[in-house]
Amino acid sequence: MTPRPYPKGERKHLVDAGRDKIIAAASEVLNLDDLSAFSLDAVARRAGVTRMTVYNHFGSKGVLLGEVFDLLVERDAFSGMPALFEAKDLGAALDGLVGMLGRFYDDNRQLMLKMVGVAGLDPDLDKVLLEKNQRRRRGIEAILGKFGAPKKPAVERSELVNTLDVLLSFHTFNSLAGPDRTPAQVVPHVRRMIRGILGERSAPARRR
Amino acid sequence: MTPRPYPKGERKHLVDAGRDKIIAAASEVLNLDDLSAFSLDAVARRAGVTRMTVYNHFGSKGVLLGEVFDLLVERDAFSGMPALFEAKDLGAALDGLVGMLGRFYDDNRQLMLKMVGVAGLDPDLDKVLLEKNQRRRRGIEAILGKFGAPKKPAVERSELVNTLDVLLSFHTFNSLAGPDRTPAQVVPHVRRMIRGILGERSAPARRR
DNA sequence: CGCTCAATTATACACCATGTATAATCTCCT
DNA sequence: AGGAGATTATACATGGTGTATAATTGAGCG
Repeated sequence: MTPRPYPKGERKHLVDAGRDKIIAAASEVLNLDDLSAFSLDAVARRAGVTRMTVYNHFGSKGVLLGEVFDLLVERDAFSGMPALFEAKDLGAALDGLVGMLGRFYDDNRQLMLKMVGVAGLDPDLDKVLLEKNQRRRRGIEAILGKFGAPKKPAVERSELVNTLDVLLSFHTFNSLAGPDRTPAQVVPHVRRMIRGILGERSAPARRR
Repeated sequence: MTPRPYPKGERKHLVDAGRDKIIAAASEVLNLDDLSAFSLDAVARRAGVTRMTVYNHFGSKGVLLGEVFDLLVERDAFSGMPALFEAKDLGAALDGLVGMLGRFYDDNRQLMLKMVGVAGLDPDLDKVLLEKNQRRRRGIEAILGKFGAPKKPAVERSELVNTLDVLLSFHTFNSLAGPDRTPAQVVPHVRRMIRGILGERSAPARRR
């Protein structure tokens, strides 16, 4: 290794702050309604930084988007995960998960649409997204492990996980919502779908 | 109207043939594994035509993709629709629909991914896709109308349609399949999910 | 056959985005 | 103050979309 004058000094914090500012700016630009507004130039301008700085931190558009998604998923989408383990039963825990994700998809609908879009054209980002989507799967498995499988063991465990994973994906919320509703508004619908899958017939109690 | 020397002569057929050739070429390029291989230049070259000709027929990339999707949906995805009405009951008809769509998604997986991608960034194409996806919804409604709603009327009709629509979407097949399976291979899985929603407990008979 | 006119082509151009390269400048840290 | 890393300014190559325009081809008609 070459000698480093500022191995882990205070400077690193400033640099990291710049990094975060860029990621935040990227999130904001991605969440704009204007579909064609996303470019590294727009991101750099909003971050108060040169386009070159963006390239210095991340090496490409795909990597930047990957990091944005990474941060968002970990910090926003699944931040309420620990609380779900306090739920009284499996149904309640899954209801909580649906609500969490519904809110996240709602806050980031435009961003998610563009993320999926770019991933469809950029192999690098595509791999990152696939990886990050494992996060959701692991969450489902953890909940199922904690509260036990449903009474009806007709469906195999792994298939149940697959099913829940699809029902909890962004695409489910997005297409259920369509152009006129918001993802958050279809949360009750998704909850009913999941109850249907689990074999519980009707919702037990009122739940906001 | 200005006078037209070749109002509806034989020539029009040749022109339309050229149009079709371009659409076919676009489908082929879209179905290549190489994610970044799609450009109007590549389409034109594969069609044995100049890029200008593409712009003469369609006015933009978005419009071309819209027409590609239109043709594919009408000619390939739903061509087997009439046969479904000969099914012996609702479950069988929906099984048939699942099979039809599974095969279509399988044949056009790369294309669908890129289509969704571009639509996420191009507002024009996005509108076209939304419109074309109504085709699936109408198919579901027609089948439900012909065979009657399931015995269990616990869920409302429109919500049932929404649910089936999501389960039959490309995204469902694509994410259930993941990187290792094909959309066609998850057809049985989707059929079980739908039976679960309809309230029928287990598959009635063997079905290929 | 030869003319006409639509369609296609050839060519050039403007614009914008990604990504690379390089030298100059800034600024924190020692 | 000085050194080194981070940022900037600037230029450039590449590749895609979309527009404009003149030249060329070829089917259909008299």
